[in-house]
Amino acid sequence: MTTTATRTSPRKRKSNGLRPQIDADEIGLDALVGHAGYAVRRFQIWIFQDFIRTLSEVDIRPTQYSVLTVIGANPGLSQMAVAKRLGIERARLVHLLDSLEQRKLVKRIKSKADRRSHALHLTAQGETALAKFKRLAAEHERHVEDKIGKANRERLLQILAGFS
Amino acid sequence: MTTTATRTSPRKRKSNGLRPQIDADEIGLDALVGHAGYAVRRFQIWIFQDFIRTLSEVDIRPTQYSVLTVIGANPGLSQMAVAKRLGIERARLVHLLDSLEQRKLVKRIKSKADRRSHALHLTAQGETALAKFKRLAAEHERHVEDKIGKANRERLLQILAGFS
DNA sequence: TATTGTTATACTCTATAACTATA
DNA sequence: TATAGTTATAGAGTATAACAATA
Repeated sequence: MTTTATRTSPRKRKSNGLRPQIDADEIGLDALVGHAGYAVRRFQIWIFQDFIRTLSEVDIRPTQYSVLTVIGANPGLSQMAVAKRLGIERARLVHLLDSLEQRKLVKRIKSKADRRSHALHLTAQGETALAKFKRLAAEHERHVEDKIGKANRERLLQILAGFS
Repeated sequence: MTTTATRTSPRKRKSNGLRPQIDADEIGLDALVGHAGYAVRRFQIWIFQDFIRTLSEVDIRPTQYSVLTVIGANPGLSQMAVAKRLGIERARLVHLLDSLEQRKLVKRIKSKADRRSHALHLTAQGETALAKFKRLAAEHERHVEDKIGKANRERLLQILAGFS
C-alpha cells in the first residue's frame, strides 16, 4: 500500500509546486475498469444525453418516447400493462400520461369491460407526432453508430437482447 | 392501422370476454427493439439492482463504491478532481462525502498547497472496508457473467472501454 | 476574476403507502 | 379481498445558481 497511486502516472507538467494536483485524465480507476456496470452507466448517460439533445426540438425524453411507442404499437392497453411492460412504476406513469395527454398526444378512454381501467390510445396528432419522433430517434441511433461503430452497436443489441 | 396490435400475438386464454386484456409478454415494443439506449437502460437497471442487493450487507451503492475506489487508488485528490473523473456534480459529491466521512471511511484534509481545497484519503478503517467491498463487487460481477455469459461480458467491456 | 467547497432550489426518477372506485 | 388508477411522500440523482474563502 503506497501513499501515492496513479499506477502508470506519466507525471506531467506541474502547475505550482508540492502535492498531487493531478489532471482528470491521469486519475486511475482501479477496480472500476473491470466492472461492466461502470462502463454501462457511463454509456447510458451518454446515450440519454444525446437522445435528449437530438429530440430537444420536439421536447421528448427517452421515457416519454418509450411510452408513446408502446401505445402506438398496442392501442387499447391499460396503464398497468404499459407500466409492467416498460418497468415503470404505475404511479409514475400517471404523471407521464398527464403530461402527454395535456399535449394532446395520448388519450385515456374509460374501458367498458373493466370500468377501473383506461384504454390508452394515440390521438391523430399523436400518430403524426410519433412518426416524427421516430425519425429523430433514428438520427440519434446513427449518432450511437458513429460513436461505437456499426458492428459494435449490433453486437451490443445482440448481447442485451434478453433485457428488452 | 388496425385497432388491435401485438404483431405476433398467440391470442392466449382470455379471462373475461371482450377487448385486449393483453399479458405483459405479448406486448410488442416496436421501434424500441432497435434502440441501443433502451436495451442499455434496462441492463443498467438490472446491474445496479444486483449491485445494491449484493452489497446490501455493507450498505454501499454503486456511486459510493466508485468514489471510494478512486480515492483509494489516488489518495490526496481534491473533490473537484474526483467529481470530474467520475462525472459527478461537485455539489452532489459534497453530500456523498459527508455520508462517507460520517461512516469513518474517508477523511477530508485541508490542503496546504491550495487552502480552498481538501485532500481526500481513506481512513485505515476505510482501507479494510474497501477491500471487503471489492470482494463483494467481484461477486456481483460474477452475477453479470452468469446473466450474459463470460465472453459477452468481455466483449461488452471492450466495446464500451472508451466510456470509462 | 476565477476556482473550491458549500448551500439551496428545482426537477427527474424510484420506491412506498394509502385512498377511491371498482371487480 | 384484490386490482386500476390516483395522490402523496421520501430518497436518489441531475442541473443550476449563488455565496464565502481563497487563488
